[in-house]
Amino acid sequence: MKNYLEKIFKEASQKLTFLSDVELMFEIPKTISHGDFSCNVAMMLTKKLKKNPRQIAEEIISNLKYDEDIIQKIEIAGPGFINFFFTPSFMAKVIENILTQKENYGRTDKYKGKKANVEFVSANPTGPLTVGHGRNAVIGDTVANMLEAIGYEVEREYYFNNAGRQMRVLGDSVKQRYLQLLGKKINFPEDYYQGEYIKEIAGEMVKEFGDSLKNENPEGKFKEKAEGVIFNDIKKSLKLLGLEFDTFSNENTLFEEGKIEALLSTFNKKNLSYEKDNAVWLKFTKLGGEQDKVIVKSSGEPTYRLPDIAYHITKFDRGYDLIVDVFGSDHAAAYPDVLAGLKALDYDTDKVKVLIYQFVTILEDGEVVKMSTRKANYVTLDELVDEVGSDVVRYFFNMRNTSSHMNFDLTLAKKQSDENPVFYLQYAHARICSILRTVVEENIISSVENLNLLVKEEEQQLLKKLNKYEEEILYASENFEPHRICSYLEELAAAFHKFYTFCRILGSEKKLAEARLALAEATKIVLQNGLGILGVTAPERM
RNA sequence: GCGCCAGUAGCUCAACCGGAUAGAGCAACGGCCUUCUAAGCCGUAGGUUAGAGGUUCGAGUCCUCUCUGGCGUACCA
Repeated sequence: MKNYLEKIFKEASQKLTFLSDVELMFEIPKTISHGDFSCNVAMMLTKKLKKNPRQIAEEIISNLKYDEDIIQKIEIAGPGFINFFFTPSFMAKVIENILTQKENYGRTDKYKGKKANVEFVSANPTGPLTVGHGRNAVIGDTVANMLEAIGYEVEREYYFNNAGRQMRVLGDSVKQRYLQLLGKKINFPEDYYQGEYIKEIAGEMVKEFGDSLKNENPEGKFKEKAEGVIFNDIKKSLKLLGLEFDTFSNENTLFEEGKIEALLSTFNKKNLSYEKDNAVWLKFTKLGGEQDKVIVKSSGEPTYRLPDIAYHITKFDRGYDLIVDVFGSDHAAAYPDVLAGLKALDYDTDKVKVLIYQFVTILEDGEVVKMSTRKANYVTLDELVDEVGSDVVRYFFNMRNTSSHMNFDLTLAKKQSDENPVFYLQYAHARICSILRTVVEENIISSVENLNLLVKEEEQQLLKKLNKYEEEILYASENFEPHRICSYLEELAAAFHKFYTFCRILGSEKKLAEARLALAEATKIVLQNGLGILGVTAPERM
């Protein structure tokens, strides 16, 4: 539809040359009476042409040549908007389109042949995933789905740090509990991992090894065992949400493969680093940063920046066209360093999209729950999925703009989950399935022969929403905004529920019933496709 | 102190590079089930878009300042 408008404007611009000087924009107005598409070009041109916008609009319209089977009317409104109204029969063409393309409707090959890597969750294996990690997990997977929908070949990746201090503390936490189980008196430090799972792991080790590990280095078997056990649990939790990764990367491997060492010498060779106070510093000031920062501590251990840069280099080496990192806002200060480091080495950082989402405030019984893995103060993701189901969790985390803080009221989520909008969408789908079951008995078969009969307000509104889907998916995906899909689907479901209430299929005249059934089937497909991208199921019955 | 993100209806949040009368859901109130699922539909009420300036044909959206909240600001990740 938009294409058609662009086409007729292009034709008109041969005569009205000023049209080629501005960017044409067509938007779908909020208010129904403003038509199917609206164009503000006349207002954009007021200054340039020094004319009244309505006058300009008049001139433009009189030079537009269009097919009356496609456009019903064009009018000037308000300060100078040009509003376009399509014919009902043209609007209805979308049904044929959807029924032909089915699960491919809304997908595009715009980015076909391009490869993307989406890195998300990336929680270090120091404890179970919490509700806080849920937002990251859901956003990452949905973004990956969206990129696939617009043609990318997507790799889902999970990266974790298993080389630093954090993991050492984890290993020693297990060791201390192990010694405790063997009857030794210990003084468990406050800043060690307090969770019960540490004791369980220690228990397993007692069973497996007896007391033979009394003198084992905490960074040896203890760390190894803890990492393995915890990671298994993390994978299980992810699976409950329907998440599967293609690749797991970790920090240790980077060391083992000499990537860290190599990077360090590259920085040195390029004169981008220097030694001071026994530590190695990277010249961030030279790279546009505020101050130089340490990349190797005086202890000889790198700070997170070095492996992070090395890790991103491996991603560049793998040849992606797009590299997405999903981070919580606590990392917002860290990624510019990583990008600056990469840029200094001539990597094209425009390929990197860092998606920062704001924190989730968890409320329980009206109180804010501060999550801390260390202090064992958390609500696990498993617990939540168990209580409300994967669909609700995924929808909930998807429905808000990533740049907004969000509140998650656990008490409310558990108790009033029936009021979650996800059920509104699923119900629309289930209703259509129910119609399709009933209609078989009545011998009504959908048909696209008489779609011009769909002229009622509710039918036209539903058609409009269906027409919007492709654009909506493309826009949401290119801008990494999953919540737009939720908003769209809620509008679509609302349009359907109205149609359902006012336009009956059973009992209508045969041709009309067939056309309406086709409309319902098309709606079902779009709901299914949209929910699919969100990772939410489309149930046949509720 | 400085930096990033935010502040929109009682609550949770939308609003497409600045567009027309700022929209949904929940909560509240009033209607609609002999007919394809009432997890639905229709209606009522609810707003100085935190506050003050500025930019322009036009500002919730852009700029400046103030207030409030979240996250950073390490030789933690």
